[in-house]
Amino acid sequence: MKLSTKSRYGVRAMFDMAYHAGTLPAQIKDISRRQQISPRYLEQIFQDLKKAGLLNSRRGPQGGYSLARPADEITVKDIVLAAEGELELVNCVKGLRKTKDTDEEAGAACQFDNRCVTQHIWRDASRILGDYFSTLSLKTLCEQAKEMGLEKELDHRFMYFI
Amino acid sequence: MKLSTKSRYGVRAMFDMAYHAGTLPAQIKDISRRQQISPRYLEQIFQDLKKAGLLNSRRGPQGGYSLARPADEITVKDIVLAAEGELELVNCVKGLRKTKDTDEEAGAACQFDNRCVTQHIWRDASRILGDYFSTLSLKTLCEQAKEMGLEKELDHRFMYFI
DNA sequence: ATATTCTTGACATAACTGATCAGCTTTACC
DNA sequence: GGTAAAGCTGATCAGTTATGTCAAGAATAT
Repeated sequence: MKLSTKSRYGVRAMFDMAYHAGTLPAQIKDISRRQQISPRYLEQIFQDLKKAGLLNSRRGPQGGYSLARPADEITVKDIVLAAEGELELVNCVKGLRKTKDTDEEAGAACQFDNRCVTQHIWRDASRILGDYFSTLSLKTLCEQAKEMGLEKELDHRFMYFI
Repeated sequence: MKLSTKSRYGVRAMFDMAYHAGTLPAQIKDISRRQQISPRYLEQIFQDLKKAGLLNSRRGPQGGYSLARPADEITVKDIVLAAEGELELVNCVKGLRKTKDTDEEAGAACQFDNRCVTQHIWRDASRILGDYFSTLSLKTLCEQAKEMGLEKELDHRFMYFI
């Protein structure tokens, strides 16, 4: 029962963006350096987050990514959901994964459907976890980081004007 | 973020034992048939559960497994913990896994240790999940199953006496 | 004795994870 | 309008984990 690094990196990266937010879009290069995440891998993750509507992007010089919503309207749940695809701890609830050949949706999950006590457990546990994650917004994290005394890095793109 | 089948099967099997508990030890054969779990695989899982002190076993004819404690003193948390090895959603907390060659324990987990907001999130989430699981005992599950009207299977070893 | 049942450890396969690479498109700016 | 700086897309790949199978052994009730 592990959270994939996609979720962990995703949350770290989004937090980093919120924490260091400036007037210009944030670039993969900088985020990956600060958070020690492989830039190539981060690109993939950001594509998922963009598809989920959490990020906007701008190409070209001075381009980069920016949060699609204010920091207090993006929760950890949103990010994990986008990165993980879903929050269910178990997929005996929602149908088996489709087979490569037939492309059939493969309806009835497990044969104990609705006659299984454990099904309820996993569903409730997933919901509890989701509820907790939804109470944590990027803004919350930023406030916590400030309390912890995490220093912000200056945007090197402003250095020229000093 | 998925629970491994080991946990799911483990909980199902332990519930099955509690629900169908008789005077004789329960056998892999019967449990695997009722719960539709590969008997070979279930053996492995039961070894883990036995090592964790949740099961007793007896070899030979009329042998099998029995719960090591009363059903209301075994929680889902115990089982998941035994099957999964741990409950942490993430291992940036407790040190990286050891390398095959050096066998070193590899201390300092991630370089952001204690300077990372997200670390707190995962640790708290793991704890929340564990707390929920610890409220669910096998006895609880049996009561729920009874309410749901799940029929119990008769022990075929008693059939001769009818 | 013998059949039954657990015990142990090796082995196999498929999927997933985490990551890398190459080549493309879009865009700001001179 | 050319060029360099970004993001975009899809292929690929090695290592790990998940999910089992198999074979041989040890204990025990009868």
